[in-house]
Amino acid sequence: MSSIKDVAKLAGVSISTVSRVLNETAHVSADKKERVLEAVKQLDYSPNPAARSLLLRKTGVIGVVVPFASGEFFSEFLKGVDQTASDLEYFLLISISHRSEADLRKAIRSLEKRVDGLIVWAPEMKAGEVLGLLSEATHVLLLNTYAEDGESDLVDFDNYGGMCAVVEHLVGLGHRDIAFLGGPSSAVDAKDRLRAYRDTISQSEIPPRPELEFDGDFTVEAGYAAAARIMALQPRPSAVAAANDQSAFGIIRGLLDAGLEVPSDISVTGFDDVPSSRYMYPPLTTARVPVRQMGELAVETLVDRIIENRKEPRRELVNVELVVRMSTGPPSASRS
Amino acid sequence: MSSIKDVAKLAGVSISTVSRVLNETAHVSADKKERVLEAVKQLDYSPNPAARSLLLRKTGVIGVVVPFASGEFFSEFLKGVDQTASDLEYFLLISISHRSEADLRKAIRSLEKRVDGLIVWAPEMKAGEVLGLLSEATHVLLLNTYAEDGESDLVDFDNYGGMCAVVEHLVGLGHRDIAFLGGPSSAVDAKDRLRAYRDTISQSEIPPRPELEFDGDFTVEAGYAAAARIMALQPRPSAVAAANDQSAFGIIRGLLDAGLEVPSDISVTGFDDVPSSRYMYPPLTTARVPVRQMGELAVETLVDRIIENRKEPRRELVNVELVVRMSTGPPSASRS
DNA sequence: TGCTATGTTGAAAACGTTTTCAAGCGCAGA
DNA sequence: TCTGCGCTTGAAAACGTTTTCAACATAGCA
Repeated sequence: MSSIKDVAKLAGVSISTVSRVLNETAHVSADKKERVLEAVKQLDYSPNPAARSLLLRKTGVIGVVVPFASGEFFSEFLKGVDQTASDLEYFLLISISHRSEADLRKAIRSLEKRVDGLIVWAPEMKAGEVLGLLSEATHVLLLNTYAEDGESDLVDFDNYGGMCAVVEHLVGLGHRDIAFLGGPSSAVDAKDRLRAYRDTISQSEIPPRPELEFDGDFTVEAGYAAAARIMALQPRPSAVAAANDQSAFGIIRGLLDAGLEVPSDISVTGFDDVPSSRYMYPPLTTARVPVRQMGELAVETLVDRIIENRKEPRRELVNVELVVRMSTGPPSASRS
Repeated sequence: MSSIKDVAKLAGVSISTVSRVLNETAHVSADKKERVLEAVKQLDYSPNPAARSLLLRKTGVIGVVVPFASGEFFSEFLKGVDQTASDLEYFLLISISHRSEADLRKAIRSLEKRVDGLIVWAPEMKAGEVLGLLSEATHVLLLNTYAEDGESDLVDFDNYGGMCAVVEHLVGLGHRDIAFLGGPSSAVDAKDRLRAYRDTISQSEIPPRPELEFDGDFTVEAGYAAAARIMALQPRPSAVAAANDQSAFGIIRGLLDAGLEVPSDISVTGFDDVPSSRYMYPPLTTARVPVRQMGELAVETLVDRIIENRKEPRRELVNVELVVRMSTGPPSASRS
């Protein structure tokens, strides 16, 4: 590995001059400049990032902490993040799987020293908790987190509104017995979606049936398991709203395996609109979360904060849009 | 941000002593040790990684370069990588999306200086090309790459064998007109799968029909588009083998939309066995690539090379296993 | 000619660590 | 009492950069 000294020696100049040429930080005479460039090429030299960040107090790296979320959803987000980060010349230090909350905290803390800024998606933690782990000076952007207003930079999407739209769609089709499969009750997004379900039901003047609410964890398996219990209900619901697409896939699979048809026997909805939702059988009615765009927005906002050294927190709210496909329809005539 | 000097001052010792306490690199007297530990806690001190890597010439980071692969497949891989890396106390510097080959090369090169080792999954590049970009001294592990024997550490899976098993399964069911939807022709894995298809067909003494081969790019969209062209063939194939699950999903969707049934009208197979394949309608017959395990294996092998400073290249080959589900069946009676 | 302004250059400091080296100290053995 | 050894400790060097500072040369101007 060649260092700036080697370049300087080969070019017959001081290391200051080499640095000046490479960073274009001051004018150097034409011949020396050329000699330096030639030496750089010959030695295939590039500056040592560690030395650089030690001195400049910046690393050119953004840390990303994401939950152990479902495959497609999470990878779409990362694509958005990666795309934008590489456009803005940042590297990505990523931490994905956290077996425990302690593990997650440790990951956040140990990332801090290595990055210029941190994107944290931790739906089970409050903003204050995350910020409490970190130095005042660290630039942080929180995603989809329970936060007081103005606590931190935020990118959020409208879990509540999205789920309201979904349930209203079902109600509008004539459904009255609508089951709900939730996500992990500790996560904000899951909580908001559940709240939206309950509010919409009660606003529609449908008598609440608490036994229609099921606990899940955003996985296909949970959906599959829930399907059996949903079919056993009396009277059987004519629709199920799942807290995300993954668990909706599981529900549909369970229903089909039991010989029921979707949507003619039971309508099913998801949440997220992951890419494969429109290729499912039947194509899934769901709420579209522009997760890739959120990744882009997150990086842009964070980098703006880093570069401008902005102090005032910024909050970005992205819309969630109902997408009606084939997995929902009116309740079957036989039931009404 | 507090430095080791602050700790030393607060504890009333030299920085050498602080370092010794923290790294347990030499014995220090009980009282000083305690004072140091107390000061560390009080200042919430942790060493600056940049300074450390500058001196020690190691970063504690592993670089990962992955192609713009389909959502689930790629995220499963990353989960395996992340899990193992965090167990082994490494961070992950990840580079995902590369718009061009030049972009990819740049990513590989710029990652090099920042990591202790590099995991590169670049199915469109030969091993030699990747290695040519990097210094001799860089530790590299290549995935699923076209490589001469002994060129580098390698984790590979059996594309050829897997696809042979899939096509043999179709032949065994009685299919004779089997279409094939390929991946990007520049990728090794796609090439191997195509070769397997051709070899198996010819070994089965089925007259080759080149018009049954379609170009794809591993996306659902390509699958959907191919479905239309496949249905237009005369005589219509009774089965389609897709180069991966994603494009199989697209094909199935296209067939269903056109009113055909799978598998009674046409059998469809995939490759990869991504998690949602078993929840598809119908559940997909495919070849299981243990991609998560590959991620684990890649990190383990690379870290072994880093720590042991191993020179001899190691090659790990993981098996690909046929998984028969509901998307395949015998050709319909009406056709035979 | 002498002075100043301008432009180009190198020496040296600094960033925060780890580690080598030498020194100080106490204690055991002679 | 003296020698030598082992243990603990701090000073200083080193890692590879960027940047400040001062020095020098050259040219312009009076």
